[in-house]
Amino acid sequence: MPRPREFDEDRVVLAVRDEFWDKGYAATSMDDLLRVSGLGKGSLYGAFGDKHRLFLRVLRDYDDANLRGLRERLDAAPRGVDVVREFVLGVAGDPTGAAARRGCLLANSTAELATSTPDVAAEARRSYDAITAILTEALARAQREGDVDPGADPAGIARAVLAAQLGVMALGRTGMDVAELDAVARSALTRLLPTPSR
Amino acid sequence: MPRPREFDEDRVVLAVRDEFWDKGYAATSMDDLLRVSGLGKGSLYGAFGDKHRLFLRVLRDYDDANLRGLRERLDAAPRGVDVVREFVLGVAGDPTGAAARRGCLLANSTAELATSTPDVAAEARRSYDAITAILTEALARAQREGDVDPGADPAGIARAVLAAQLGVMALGRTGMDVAELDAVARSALTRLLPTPSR
DNA sequence: GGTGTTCTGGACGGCATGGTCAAGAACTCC
DNA sequence: GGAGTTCTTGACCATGCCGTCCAGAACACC
Repeated sequence: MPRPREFDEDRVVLAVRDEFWDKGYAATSMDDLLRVSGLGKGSLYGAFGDKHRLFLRVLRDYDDANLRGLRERLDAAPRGVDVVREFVLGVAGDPTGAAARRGCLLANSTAELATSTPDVAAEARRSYDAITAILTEALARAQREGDVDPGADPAGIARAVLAAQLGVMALGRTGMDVAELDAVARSALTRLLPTPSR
Repeated sequence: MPRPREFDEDRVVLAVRDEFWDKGYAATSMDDLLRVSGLGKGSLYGAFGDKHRLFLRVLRDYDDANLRGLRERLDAAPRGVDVVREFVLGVAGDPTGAAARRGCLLANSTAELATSTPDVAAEARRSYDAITAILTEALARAQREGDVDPGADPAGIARAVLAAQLGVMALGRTGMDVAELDAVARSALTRLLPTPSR
């Protein structure tokens, strides 16, 4: 009996996400969000609550999608080590450098907001823990597949790989040349994932 | 002949820096800055220009101080490799975790502003290039001192070390337990700086 | 077609924002 | 002590901000 919604919730979340991603949380105004979403104030507030709650919703959806993607890539990958390598190399994957300059919404948000907004820090921990778990699984598989030194600790490598990826991402955000960024990623990977001598 | 200033410029820059550091650029209001600096509007604007110019001044001073510190540590260090290790381990150096949660002003600012503010991205490139140069020098020295594989490329390791440090810092900002953060840093270092087999 | 429910769009309010400006104060040099 | 210069204080402005609210619209069910 109620009047049905005229907008698709997921579409709105994506549009709003891009705005937050490009401008940062504090620099994004509600007017910006209304513009990119195409909604009126009543609709946006009614469906998502205030700016802070909307942002958290956007962030959670973003993280969940990323985690799902990583998991799917691992399940589909012929070799576990490929997923790990792609996880780091992907940062410099866009030859135009636009993706590298944009960085990761979660990483950007954590850097901007972690001090003042515990919710965001907690979300980041949750997400990074989950990524570490998947990477650990990938590395354990890589050991069985003979691509990683079987004597190493997969969880230890996983954390180092995650740190390396975050670091490459931070460098990418400075606008560093993509070729150079790719070199940084490869340099880190070469040392973090030494091929077992066979 | 002119009336002398009643404030110390460097003290103001430091006070303002802490405010930007804790709240981020956009979330810091001019009123905040007036409060922590103790200045009136006319004085602050007269001495530093608007918010954006003041911020850039703060960021440059911060970077310069960091670079000077790194350089001095290298000049004073008994072994080149110690500087490199400390560069990464220092992120988890404060046992309370407060420093790790706070992160680095430059890294935080780059994540928040790089897209919208080319000045900040350029400053970050300048700073990271300079850090890479010092780390490269430290690693070359470490090779001569027998602490790093002489066959490796110092510049390549330096970039990977910088990425690892930035990554550990990003994780520290999430509020990750300090002991765990320290473990990540050590895990990365162990693999990036293998002791030469002698 | 009437009724109850939710959705929509925008008007509105109150406040915080960044930045300007002017009037007077503090100092040095002559 | 007068003149010239810069510094200080805070009033002031225009705008932008977030969030509330309400009158009307759109639907499902009876």
